[in-house]
Amino acid sequence: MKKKPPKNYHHGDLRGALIKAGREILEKDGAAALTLRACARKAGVSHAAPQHHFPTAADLLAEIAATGYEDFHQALDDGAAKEEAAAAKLQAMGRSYVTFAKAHPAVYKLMFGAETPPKSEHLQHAMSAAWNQLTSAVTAAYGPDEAQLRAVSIWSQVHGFAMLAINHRLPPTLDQARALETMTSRL
Amino acid sequence: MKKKPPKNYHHGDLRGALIKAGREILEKDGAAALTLRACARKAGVSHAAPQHHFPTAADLLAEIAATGYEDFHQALDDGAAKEEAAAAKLQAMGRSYVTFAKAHPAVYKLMFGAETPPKSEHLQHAMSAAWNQLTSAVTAAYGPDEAQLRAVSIWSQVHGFAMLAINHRLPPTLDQARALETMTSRL
DNA sequence: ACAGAAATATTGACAGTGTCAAGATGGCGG
DNA sequence: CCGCCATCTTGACACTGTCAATATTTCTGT
Repeated sequence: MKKKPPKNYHHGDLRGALIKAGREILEKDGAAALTLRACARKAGVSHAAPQHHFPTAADLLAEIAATGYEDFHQALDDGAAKEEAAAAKLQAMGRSYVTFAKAHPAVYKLMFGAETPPKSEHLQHAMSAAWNQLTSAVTAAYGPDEAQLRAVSIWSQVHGFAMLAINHRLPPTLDQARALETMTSRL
Repeated sequence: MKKKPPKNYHHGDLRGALIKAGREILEKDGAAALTLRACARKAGVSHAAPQHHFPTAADLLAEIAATGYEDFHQALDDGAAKEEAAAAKLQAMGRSYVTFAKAHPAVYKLMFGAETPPKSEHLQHAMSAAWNQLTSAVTAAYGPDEAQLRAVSIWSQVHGFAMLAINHRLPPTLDQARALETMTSRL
């Protein structure tokens, strides 16, 4: 009725609607509210309808995480685009990284934390895309030698900081903005 | 029957037994199997018995996480004790940190990841103890100025690496041992 | 064009979960 | 010795994910 892009029968695009619904639930009410039946309700279908699009609940979670990676990738690109020099681009990516994680904590945790071993093709692709993005930035800033090691080191530090901040594991007395600034300035 | 240390009525020490059971379930079968009723079964009581010791399931999780912090603290101490110089102690702590996380991934994720905002007194204390442990090591190695910032930076890096490794978010081609070695050598 | 096949959705059921409300059971202090 | 209160059990409720059977819609071959 509305449109006929790929292949949709009864609902129109239930698969996409479920992912979108899940994403919204996750952003608004947190991971605890992200349930298969809640997604189905929000999409206006019965509780077993998702079965045909996602064999198990984890498959839907993986797909939601994949969309998170896409937004994440975009956020990092946008951050880097504001700078000219390669080193400055890398630092801007670090700032955007933490900003994204703090703005979308539930999505970020799902992307990196949950039981989402790369089952989904889509997820795996999105993950390696983000990884290549960082490695490219490191190579541009510091040259190709030991780029992987350097990228792992940087990612670990920024990821760790974001995780600790999100989960309230940083000391309350810490000035997080200043800490992030000094950390990124030494990337 | 067995012993009468603090205060126990029917069971003997149900509170402690539940924590212990939960810890064992977590280590053996993972976070998905860690359920209130499973702990009760393992402790040999009915499904609603935990209610009187832990108002909600999250409270039991918090207490299990707290025991994790204690073991964690001990592991870091043991690692540092093998070295003499302050800088070497700090690096050894980093290695022990990742070793612990890889050896007890479910417990580690519960400690740092889960929905465990410092509700429990016990948990909060265990967390700040671990934190002080690191800050002390940093101060011993590099002096007191900017110790907090330096400690945050180090913790972020090691924590991030451990998390990425545990959740299989590191590139498969990476030599994790070598990466950890180079990272710790530059702490 | 039209019947059969395939894809999609609904309904109902099952086992499992956390939590609550009542009752049973036991130890402790008066 | 008795009552009281902390502790446990039993039973129920509203959820959850998953499955099987059924219904409905779309697609496809002839």
